Amino acid sequence: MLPENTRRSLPMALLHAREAVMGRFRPMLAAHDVTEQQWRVLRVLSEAGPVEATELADRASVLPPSLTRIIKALEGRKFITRNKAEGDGRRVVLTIAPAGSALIDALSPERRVIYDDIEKRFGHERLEQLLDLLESLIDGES
Amino acid sequence: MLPENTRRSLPMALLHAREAVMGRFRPMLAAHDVTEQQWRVLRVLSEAGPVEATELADRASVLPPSLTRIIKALEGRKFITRNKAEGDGRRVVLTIAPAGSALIDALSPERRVIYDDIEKRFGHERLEQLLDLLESLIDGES
DNA sequence: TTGTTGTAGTTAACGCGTTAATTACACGAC
DNA sequence: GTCGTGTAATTAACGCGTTAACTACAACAA
Repeated sequence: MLPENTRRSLPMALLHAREAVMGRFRPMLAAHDVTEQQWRVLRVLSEAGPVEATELADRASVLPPSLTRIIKALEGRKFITRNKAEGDGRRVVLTIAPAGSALIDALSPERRVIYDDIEKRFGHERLEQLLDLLESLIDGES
Repeated sequence: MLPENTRRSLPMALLHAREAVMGRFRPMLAAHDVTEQQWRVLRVLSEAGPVEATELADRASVLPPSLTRIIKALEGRKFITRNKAEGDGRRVVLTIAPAGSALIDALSPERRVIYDDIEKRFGHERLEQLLDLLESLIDGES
């Protein structure tokens, strides 16, 4: 059965939901001149340590061409460092730099406030339920 | 509380879920050289009749600058027509053209198959539940 | 060593998202 | 009428998503 209106269309609903949530985080990121994708890359590097580009792209949910651009931008601002892997001249290893760690630390409190507010307004139980459904949808379709 | 891993991060989960779902529709749209956003615009025009640009952008969930580009592309392919509103030289009225309607009709069966498959795999009950949660999240945050 | 195949990363081209600035027009105050 | 304000749409600038093509290197076979 086709969705009879856009509110009940799954792609639309997912789009709007994401817009609504990101609308809360965007001002914070913009204030520090970091894009959403750059922020995801920094977080992965912060949490997972030095990582090769392919794994980084995968974990940050960024496509390889985008990652190339993001690396260039973050390296230019000294947020990360980029080195060739020993033993394999094709691979590239990315590492977070002090300035990058500092940015993560600076934004974490604000992130927590926003996330807590969303959880409070939406309800802890329902948030867990939503995350479960999304996880299941992702696993089922991918 | 901050999400401890990206799978339980709401923005990430919404992103992945949307990617997973759109991955099913994308080949269909690509085969007809229509982008996802162009398709949304066409659907709105098909369902709602002649509409002014602002309302169209709103209903198709497209920002005004994007709509300008989309209109240009769709008009170039004779999928829609673009006219100034009578009585107000600023407003623009968009109307679907025969070629546009034909595309909608041509793709609808395939859309239905894909949507049904998703619903079958994910479960009707859970899909409704997911849509309810998303709708609530959207209303709560926007 | 040379050639083939495969993989990691980059580049290119095009479209959309986002924000800000700008143009064109409407409307009311004066 | 003209000026100022507000609104609709467009344009501009930059970054990312997407696909395809390309480069550089590795691995292996002959």
